[in-house]
Amino acid sequence: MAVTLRDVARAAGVSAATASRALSAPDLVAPERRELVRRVARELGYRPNRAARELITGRSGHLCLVVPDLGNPFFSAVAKAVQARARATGHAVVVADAEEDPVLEAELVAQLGGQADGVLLCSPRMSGDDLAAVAADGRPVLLVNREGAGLPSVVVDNRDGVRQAVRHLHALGHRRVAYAGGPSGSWSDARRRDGLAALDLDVEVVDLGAHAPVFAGGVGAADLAVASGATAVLTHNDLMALGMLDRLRTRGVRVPADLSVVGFDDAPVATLVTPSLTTVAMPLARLGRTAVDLLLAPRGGEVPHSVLPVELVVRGTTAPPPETSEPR
Amino acid sequence: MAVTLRDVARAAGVSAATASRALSAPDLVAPERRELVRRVARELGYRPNRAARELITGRSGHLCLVVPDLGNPFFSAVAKAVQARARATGHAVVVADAEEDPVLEAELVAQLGGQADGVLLCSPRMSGDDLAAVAADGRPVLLVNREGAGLPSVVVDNRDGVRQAVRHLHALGHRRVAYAGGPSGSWSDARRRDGLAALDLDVEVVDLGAHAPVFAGGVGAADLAVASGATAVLTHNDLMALGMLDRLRTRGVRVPADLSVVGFDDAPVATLVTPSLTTVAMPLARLGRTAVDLLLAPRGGEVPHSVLPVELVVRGTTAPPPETSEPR
DNA sequence: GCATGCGATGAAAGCGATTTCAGCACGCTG
DNA sequence: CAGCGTGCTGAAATCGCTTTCATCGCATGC
Repeated sequence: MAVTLRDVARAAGVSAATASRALSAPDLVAPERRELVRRVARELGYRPNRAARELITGRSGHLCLVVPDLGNPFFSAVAKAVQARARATGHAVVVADAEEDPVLEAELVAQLGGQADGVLLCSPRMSGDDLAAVAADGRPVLLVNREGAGLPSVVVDNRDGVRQAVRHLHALGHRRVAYAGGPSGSWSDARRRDGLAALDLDVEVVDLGAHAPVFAGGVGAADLAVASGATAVLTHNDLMALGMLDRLRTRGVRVPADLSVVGFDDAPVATLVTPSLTTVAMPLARLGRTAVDLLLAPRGGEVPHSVLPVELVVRGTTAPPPETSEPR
Repeated sequence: MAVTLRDVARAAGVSAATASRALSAPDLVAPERRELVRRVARELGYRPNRAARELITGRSGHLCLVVPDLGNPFFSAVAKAVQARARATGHAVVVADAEEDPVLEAELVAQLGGQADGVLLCSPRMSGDDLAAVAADGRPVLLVNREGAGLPSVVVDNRDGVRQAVRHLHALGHRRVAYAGGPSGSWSDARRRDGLAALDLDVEVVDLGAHAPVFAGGVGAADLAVASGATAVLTHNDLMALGMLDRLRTRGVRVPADLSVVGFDDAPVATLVTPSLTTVAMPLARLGRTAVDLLLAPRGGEVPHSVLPVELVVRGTTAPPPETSEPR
């Protein structure tokens, strides 16, 4: 039913070998014949059978992308970019949703990754040991938004994000800033705490502890923030910031007049709320693109690694602290 | 390097044929031998080579999902569900983002769909003719969130969504309701207009025309809504509703006191804004699951088709109209 | 006792591409 | 003119698996 290479070869009056070469190794065929074959192939609507090609070359033309939750805009944005870049390089993308489950994650990598030309592991929940096991398979793996197990990776500059946010707040006059952190196991949360610890500004940092990286987590952290006496709060992500804004409004705390709030991620929703959210923007599309490029790049012995810059986007939730600021 | 069926067969002391049967057609092999082979396969960590299997069976174990924009929460939610259901049936999902481009969409289907066991086309932008062309290829295709070209499809009950929304508003006392529509080519927008036309309630409907289905579109429609004299507005989707809320706030129109607003989709953001959005919820996960089931179901001659129920979620943006309502 | 049938097995033929290998024709060099 | 490299080409092997097809016991029925 489908047009095969033999059909093309026959129609062009050449052998299958020549037809194959004409299409995928043009220099090996006499120009005249080559064009003939290509024309015939086009006319017949020939499409090479990926399975047959994979069987012999070992390359499937597929990349496997594993994310913890496709419903999360963070990951769908990365997935979109990965998909676009992969297509540009002639690859299709098999997407797998690990449902935030480290066990399922490992299984998916083993199952789907085995037949792919490479695996992109997005913010893996897996332990370092499991990551190492994946790597031991020899198949190219690249971690997105996490470092570990000596594997190639692409991350964003979390430390610098924190620094930019706090510098902004410091410039506004804030001297006491609270941090509402994400889940304690989170790799990026750890990097942000590193950033807070390494500040060389005249700013006191209050740790509000670990919270679920969702709306409700921000609600809970809001009361802690108010009690902390800080004039500004940094949250682990935008969802938490939104929850915090909601709770603060309920409690009659005005944002940004009484308290400034800075989120992380620049989720689409950041511009949809009022006041719009000041937040640290992640280059998600670039993250996806770079991931594909690094995964596909010929390995020159060393382990590829890339740190992407982040950018503070100042919007409506940050302002100078109230005049009657608490004495320190 | 990888463990092949031959390796398993040799280790188990049987022929490759028997090993193959033991794993994929168990009844054809003597119980004792069958278990032996399966144990050996497990111990060796055997994973069948998908390409080899596809080459002979013609089934790749892949489904292809084409969406207009993965970054849109609507589609990423469907994608998530599709992926989960597909995995349950032993399929991997190749996701393609058509970037809202009908031409690219058709190309992706031709390219990726050709080697897949089936294609899920989500809210296709393609013309009916192009859809028919896709279908003519003989490959199983299923439309999600659109009907057309005599192809199998899964849709949500847009008409009923509109009916539920308007009935809710009518019950609150509204008698003049505006509709801010989406892009004029949109299939679902057409169905909603059908719903509006078929109402049997004592409610006057004002058409605010077509708008881009994004935040900005809602902003533009807001002024029209105010001018229309309607006491409630229905928007094509939640993003538009959000834009409308923003603009209304700017203009000093209170929601829901002065004007009620109802969105469509129940996007995650609907609960993150204040007041939270009354909206018509789509069963997105179910849409994805049903799509996979219908695509994979054995065709019994007739064309599978399924209409899923929607549900109005009443939140904070709807209330009775102001007492000093405009006279009709 | 012999034909029959049945269940279980293995040998072998592909599936559709790529890729080695050998062969052929040709032109050049010494 | 012998010898050799060069440029193209086709025959054939191969990738890992499934699936006929034939075979072989062995029990059953007449």
